[in-house]
Amino acid sequence: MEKAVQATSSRKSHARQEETAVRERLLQSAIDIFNQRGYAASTVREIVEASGVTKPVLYYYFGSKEGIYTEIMTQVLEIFRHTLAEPGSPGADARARIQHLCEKIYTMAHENVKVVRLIHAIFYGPPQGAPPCFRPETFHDLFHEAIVKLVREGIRSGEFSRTKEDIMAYAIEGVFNFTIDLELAPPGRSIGVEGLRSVLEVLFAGMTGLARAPKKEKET
Amino acid sequence: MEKAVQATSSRKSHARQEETAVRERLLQSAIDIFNQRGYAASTVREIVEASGVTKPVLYYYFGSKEGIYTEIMTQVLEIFRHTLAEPGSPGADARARIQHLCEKIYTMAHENVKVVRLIHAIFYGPPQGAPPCFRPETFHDLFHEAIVKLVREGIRSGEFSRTKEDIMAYAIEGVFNFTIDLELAPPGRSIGVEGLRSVLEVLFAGMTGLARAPKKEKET
DNA sequence: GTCTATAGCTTGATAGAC
DNA sequence: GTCTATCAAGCTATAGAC
Repeated sequence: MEKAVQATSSRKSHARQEETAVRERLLQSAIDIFNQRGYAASTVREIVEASGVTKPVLYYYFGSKEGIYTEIMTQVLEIFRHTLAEPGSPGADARARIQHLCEKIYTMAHENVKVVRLIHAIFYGPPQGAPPCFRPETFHDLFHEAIVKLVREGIRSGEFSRTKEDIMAYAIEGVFNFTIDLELAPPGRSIGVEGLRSVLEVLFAGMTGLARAPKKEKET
Repeated sequence: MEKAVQATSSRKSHARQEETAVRERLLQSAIDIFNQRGYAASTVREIVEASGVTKPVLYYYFGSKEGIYTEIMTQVLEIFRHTLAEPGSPGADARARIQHLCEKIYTMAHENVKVVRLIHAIFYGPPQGAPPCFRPETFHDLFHEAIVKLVREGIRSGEFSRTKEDIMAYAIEGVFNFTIDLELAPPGRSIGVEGLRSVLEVLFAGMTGLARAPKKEKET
């Protein structure tokens, strides 16, 4: 692209825009490579080549391989926090609110599979020499908190049975986590949002105090 | 230890025994290191130092870094297959048999956390440049098959509702997988066999056609 | 800001003595 | 079989020109 053309066109000049464009391209390439090879096996060389720039550019923007990795994780943790914090239709019953939260997070994960795989690998897998600075457990524990809170509300309102709230939370988290896991697994295994919804329904039918059969009007 | 003492003592001589001892030590160290660092970040140097031998010894026995890795995976897949193949109390109801199978595999996983972490990392995570030769999906798919088969039996016998069998299988797998996941996660999160049992009970209460509460008395 | 070129290591793997 | 010594290849990171 031309460099010195219309020096006063936009607010902060052309240069500033290209600068962040390069930064963004580097981040995206890094996500791709880390996703394909894992942190340890990824090389700076691969990342910069995929971005169409050279090594010093990466070091200029992020300081190190660790630096660009940490930047990715920090950004996505921010998004995750924000999504969790959104209010989830305070009128509805606990059941619906749990469904809604799970589907919301699922969608977010589905749209960012690459980063999710990275987080998953760091949380459950060996540290690979990746910088643990940003505490990957945050994702898991924040979600756990949110679910427990909703389950507790469901118990208080009499919607769920008085069985240990932990157990019910674990069941929900389990079903949810597995849906995400299938997204990360070798292709052809994903069950999608519909699958997640169905499985949660089956689970709820056992959690409600009445233990009623699935709502479908299908009498024997 | 003494080397030439009682040259004709055991069947195959002292040398043969030490040979396999070294091999075994190398395998164990490799599991440890792979577990700590992941495949890509683990170095041959670390492995041999942990075994108290030198590099050529490893190359003598396993040919390469890939070689020792493949050996580990092959061995554990054999154990897994064998465990799955064991007959699971054919008299009991599907519910009890599922419980039993899950607890059996859980125990096996619990006793081999290090290898489980490796498999998990390869299956859900980035390939890290690890040899995909042994097809890690095997573990996942074999377990899936086993569960679906049991669920199907439960439906046939009228024990489970006629809801899509896939959905119920997914729920079980989800709960089970999550229990394993928690075993791999940073410490202090495991829920143990008792946790697994409780969560499965909650799940079943929603799967049984009658939607009855967990029964304590065992029928034979 | 972005390049070329290279320093300085570490890695997986091997040769050859014993 | 196991050692010491060493290899070529690959890596991260930087210096210095522009």
